[in-house]
Amino acid sequence: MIAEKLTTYIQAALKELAIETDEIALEHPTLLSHGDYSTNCAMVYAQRSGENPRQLAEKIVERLSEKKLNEVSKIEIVGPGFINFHLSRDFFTNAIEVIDETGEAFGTNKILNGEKVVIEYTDPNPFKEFHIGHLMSNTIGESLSRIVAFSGAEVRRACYQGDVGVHVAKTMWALLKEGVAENLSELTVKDLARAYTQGSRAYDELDTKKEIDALNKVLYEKSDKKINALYEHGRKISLEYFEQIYKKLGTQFDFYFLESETGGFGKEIVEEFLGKGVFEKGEGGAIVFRGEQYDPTLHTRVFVNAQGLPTYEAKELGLAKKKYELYPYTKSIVVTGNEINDYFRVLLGAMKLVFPELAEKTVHISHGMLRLPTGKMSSRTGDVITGEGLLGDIAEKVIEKVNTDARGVLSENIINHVSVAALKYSVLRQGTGKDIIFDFEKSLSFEGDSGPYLQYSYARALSVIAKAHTEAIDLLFMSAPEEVNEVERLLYRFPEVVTSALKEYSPQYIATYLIEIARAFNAYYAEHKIVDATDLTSGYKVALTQAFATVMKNGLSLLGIETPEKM
RNA sequence: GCACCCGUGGUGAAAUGGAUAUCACGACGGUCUUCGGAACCGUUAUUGGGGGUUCGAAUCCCUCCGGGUGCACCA
Repeated sequence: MIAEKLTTYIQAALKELAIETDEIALEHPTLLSHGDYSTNCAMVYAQRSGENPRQLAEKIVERLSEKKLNEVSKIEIVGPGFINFHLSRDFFTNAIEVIDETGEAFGTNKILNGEKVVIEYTDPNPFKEFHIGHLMSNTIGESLSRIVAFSGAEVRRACYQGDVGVHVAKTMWALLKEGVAENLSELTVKDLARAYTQGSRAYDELDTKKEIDALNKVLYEKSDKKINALYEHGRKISLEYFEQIYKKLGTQFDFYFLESETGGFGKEIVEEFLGKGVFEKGEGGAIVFRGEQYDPTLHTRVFVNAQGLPTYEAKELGLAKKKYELYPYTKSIVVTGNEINDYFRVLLGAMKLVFPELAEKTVHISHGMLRLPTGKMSSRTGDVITGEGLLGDIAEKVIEKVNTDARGVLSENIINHVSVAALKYSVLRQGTGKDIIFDFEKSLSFEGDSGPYLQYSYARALSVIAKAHTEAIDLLFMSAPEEVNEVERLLYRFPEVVTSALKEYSPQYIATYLIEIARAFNAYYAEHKIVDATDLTSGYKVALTQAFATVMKNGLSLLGIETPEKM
């Protein structure tokens, strides 16, 4: 790789100047006009020797110039003592050729070869809405799954669905009150959501709260046949409904974990470690973990409540073990909203004592919340935007856009791909942990910094390539023009971008990068005629377009965004 | 109160301790007899306050101000 080559090149020059080198920082300057790579080594080493940094830089450049690299066309000293490298025509031509030859494997790496990674995300609850928070989790988890797989790991996607607990009892309570148990076939997921809101309100009243808690116990014990039938049916339609959404979003899970199947297991583990320096009895007979004894920023949390039911923490502990039994992972990633950050830290604290080898392998990635300009969503009050509703609204906007452009009818499939792209991009373009203030009009633009813009750029490139075909212009690497353009200067960096996205679990790096290359390509397109039989460099320009399309497709795929050929 | 996170143009974001802080939206003005106008070009305005570390700070440390989340039996 060019970066390593440049590093040894610089190290050799420093060695000649008798400078001890440990590490050399090589980076891309912020502005492309400053060159392709830059090093601050003159400034760093000048400081140690008390030399003037610019003078030292000059000495270094003198040495560098003595043994030129083919890949470097120009070296210059700028500002306080940066040494900037401009790469050569040969380097870029070669890079484009490599991209075209590597195709869909371009950008892959072997960093995680041999690793087995399980990623848990989305985690909606049956009997409740699939809301936009779940869309966020799904978007981020799916993208991380793909980035990890692209880096050579074996990946399993897992979804954990909370099919027991008070939330279920709330919904069931309202359903039973309405008497729907008589005609199950008419029950819809909308009824469930409405019932949940109703049940939540009722839970605020003391006497109805008692009823719901009692029902929860009945549900847990499965002691009433009629109630069981309603429960089974409600769970079934919920899960089927979720499955439709996963399909729309492009996720296919390998493992499903149901809370009803892991909760008891978690409780057993907690009881096993009770009184062994991990868990202890707290107020009212609950089993607690006193996190603050191990880390002052942790706090005490209940793992098994006074009624003997496992809480979230115990279930998650059981889940970690269950996952491992099913699939002996080397890394387990759990994607959740950041409101449970503190619980998770306590959970990991307990896990370190119970399953130290699993705790070490567990990574928690949390996303921010989608907030409405009007405030926080809550399915308790019924003030929610559902995933389905949002996707539907976006699709309407896409259709409207197509109609006003008089571009004819797009297939439902493409409309879905574009809608999902708009949504996913708006989630992935920013730091994973940050909240998104979700203003429908602003957040879902199809122009500029948007998913559809990326898809559009890709489709445009493909249509250029198709035209080159009909005019019998083949890819030709020999014919590159002297001048190097911005598209070339960005495309070869894709593998580096993937690597940093992986290391920091930040799909955002890829999103930002794709916008950059799309912008560069569109500007290039506006300025140059690519397919032109009278132009000798046309074959190269087509090759460049092909390379752009390849990187865009690979990059979008890592974001979980489809690349329609026409839109 | 304690813990964790955050504060960047009018708005939403970006920036492994580096150069003139980068984009998009908005607003205003331009480009098209062309391979896809969901495009391109130009103008516009910004690091919450105060200290410190550093050759160099949006980034690290301290402090103040402002916001979010969580703080025992919900997830």
